[in-house]
Amino acid sequence: MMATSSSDSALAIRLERLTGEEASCCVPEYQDFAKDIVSSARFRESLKRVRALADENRLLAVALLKRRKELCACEIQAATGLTHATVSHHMAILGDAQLVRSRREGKWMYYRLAERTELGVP
Amino acid sequence: MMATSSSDSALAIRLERLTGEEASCCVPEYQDFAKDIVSSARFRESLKRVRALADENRLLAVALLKRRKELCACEIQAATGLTHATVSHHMAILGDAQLVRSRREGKWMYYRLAERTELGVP
DNA sequence: GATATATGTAGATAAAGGTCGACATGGACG
DNA sequence: CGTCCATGTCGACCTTTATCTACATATATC
Repeated sequence: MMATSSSDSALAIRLERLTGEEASCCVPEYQDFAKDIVSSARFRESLKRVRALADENRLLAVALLKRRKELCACEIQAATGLTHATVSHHMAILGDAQLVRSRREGKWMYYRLAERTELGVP
Repeated sequence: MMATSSSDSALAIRLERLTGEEASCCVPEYQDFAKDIVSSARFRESLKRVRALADENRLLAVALLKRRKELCACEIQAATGLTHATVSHHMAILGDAQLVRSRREGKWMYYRLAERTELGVP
């Protein structure tokens, strides 16, 4: 895309102020810096965890699990008012993000919070 | 919607186990419990903050601000490769979620992290 | 084994949100 | 005061995703 048309000069000024040197072509430096962060494992994991919680019903499910240590899928369905298909979908996303662990007991599926549920900016 | 067709009996069993009493109509209890949480200020604020970070470019911007204490809009534009319109849109979302504070200096707009950037499950 | 129940999966649909181009705003500087 | 530059705003487009229905799988029970 390279949408750098109108801010090249401002960037040059900013970079000169930071480094004290003349900035001829500064955009790649910022892009490389950003690429290192975005491609890091820490960043990808944080993004996955944050996105898993960035839904009202999923955040509700986790909030419920914080109060009751374990909940069955049908309880989450009752609390959210969603269909079982949607609940299953949401819990899979939470599980994939390592925020929730699941346990099967006969016909029922029980969910509980993972040991680590902290979120953070990478 | 009320998608409770296939799990009413399972819910009744679960609720009986929890309370020891017979559960006749158990869904409303879970719904009321959930409604209290969802409508709380803590929940709404947490959801807003988490959703603000649930985008690759916004999380990148915050990650950059964590390393450099202050960044100008054009620097974030260079780092993300987005247009200035999109950057402005993203920074407004982060600001609305109280994750980023902005400061104007002449033509330039500077952003820095807010004092509180912790995320949590409400 | 057949049936009933609880959950997972797949496809379709619709709403939400990220992105951009175009225009507006606001400050700096001649 | 007019021009330039950095940023904000608006409307449209398009990808993503939340949700549902329908079907499949798994487990318990008769």
